[in-house]
Amino acid sequence: MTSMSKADTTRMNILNKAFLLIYMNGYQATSIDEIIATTQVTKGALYYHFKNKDDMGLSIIKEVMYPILYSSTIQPLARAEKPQLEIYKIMRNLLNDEKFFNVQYGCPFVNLVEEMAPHNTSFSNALKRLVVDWKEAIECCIEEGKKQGLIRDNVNGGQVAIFVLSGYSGIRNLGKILGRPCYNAYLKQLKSYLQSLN
Amino acid sequence: MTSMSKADTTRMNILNKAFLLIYMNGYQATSIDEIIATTQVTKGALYYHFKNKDDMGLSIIKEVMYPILYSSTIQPLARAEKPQLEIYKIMRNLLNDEKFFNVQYGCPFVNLVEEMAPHNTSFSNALKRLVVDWKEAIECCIEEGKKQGLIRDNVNGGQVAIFVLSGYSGIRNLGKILGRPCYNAYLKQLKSYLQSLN
DNA sequence: CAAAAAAAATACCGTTTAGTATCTTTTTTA
DNA sequence: TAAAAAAGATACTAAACGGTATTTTTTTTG
Repeated sequence: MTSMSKADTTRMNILNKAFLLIYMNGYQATSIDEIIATTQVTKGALYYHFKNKDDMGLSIIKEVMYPILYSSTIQPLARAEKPQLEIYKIMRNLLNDEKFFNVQYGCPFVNLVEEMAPHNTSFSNALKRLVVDWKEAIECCIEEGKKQGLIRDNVNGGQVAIFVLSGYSGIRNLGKILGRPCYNAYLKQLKSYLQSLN
Repeated sequence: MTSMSKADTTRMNILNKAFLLIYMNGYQATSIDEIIATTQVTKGALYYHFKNKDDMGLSIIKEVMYPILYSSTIQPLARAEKPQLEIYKIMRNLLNDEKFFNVQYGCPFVNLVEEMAPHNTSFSNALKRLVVDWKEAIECCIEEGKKQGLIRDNVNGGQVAIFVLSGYSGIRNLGKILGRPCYNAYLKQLKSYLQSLN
């Protein structure tokens, strides 16, 4: 049990609460005033811990988002025995997760890519790390499946990774309009797509 | 050749230019002041034509976005002979379109869903019409293919439509981070997925 | 052409925004 | 425990925001 200083607690409090606000309202639409109101942290304290809003946003990506993504997707992929099944299960678990995600607000990573990547290189670079790591984890998983004879040799792991990621990211978008039912339709077709790889 | 009144020209000018600005910067990040600066239309004129910013935004969805979507996706789907090929071609054309879309900024529909659907019911409803119409066009196309024996009987058209749409919407998101190359990876897997339906 | 209506121009308002300067309190360190 | 450094509180700024009230110009209509 590592003890956290009061300062670290304040910092983490800001990061976690701001993460939620940004998830629900978007980065640019979440004001500093809103963040200090919900965290009960004063503006002086916030600007002591972060030099500006973007610095805080980047810290959220690195210290809040990345760990969530890592433990829920990259880690399970690394020790997958049946690649297709594992990929399917991860997506299913992700879509059914009610702790960090919900249907209305979609996925925090996807949201941030959508909003910030086109015009903010710092955000874009930070987010790219997440995407690339996730992509490579899927790719490795597929290649491993090929070695084990579970997946056809002529399957391109990189392509599959992109296709799977695009499906996930897209169903999060579609879910905002069509609601939860479309998650199930997506998952069924994902399963049959993955099965078609063997 | 229908002649447009000066007022209609002003209105259309606002709608088209604002569409582009919103596409590139997001709806909330595009200010009224920015719109009147690029359109060379005064604030008085803008607020004569639209009662507020949201009214203008909804008009853009209905009068600019819907026609683009309709002519580039729904119309071609209605007269498709080979469903799978037509769906593939539409996606390929859409992703290669340089008139209304580009890789950096993604897809204007997807962007707007992402940003506005979660917390604005007017926008959500207007966008839902586009999504549902597109989804049903794909679904009909698949069902027609089943009748013609080009697609397996046990394929669920509605599920396929959702899966295809999620892929499109998602690759637009991924493209913002990974650039154009991922479009090609996506298209290849889309093709093999569609082929697996027969 | 003249009156009426539509369209557009101008100046402004109240609020919110990210960020800062300054001061006070708390914690750490010698 | 006293000095130094870290952390937090308070009050403020200048710019940008969506929107409005009012006036002027243009177009339509009798």
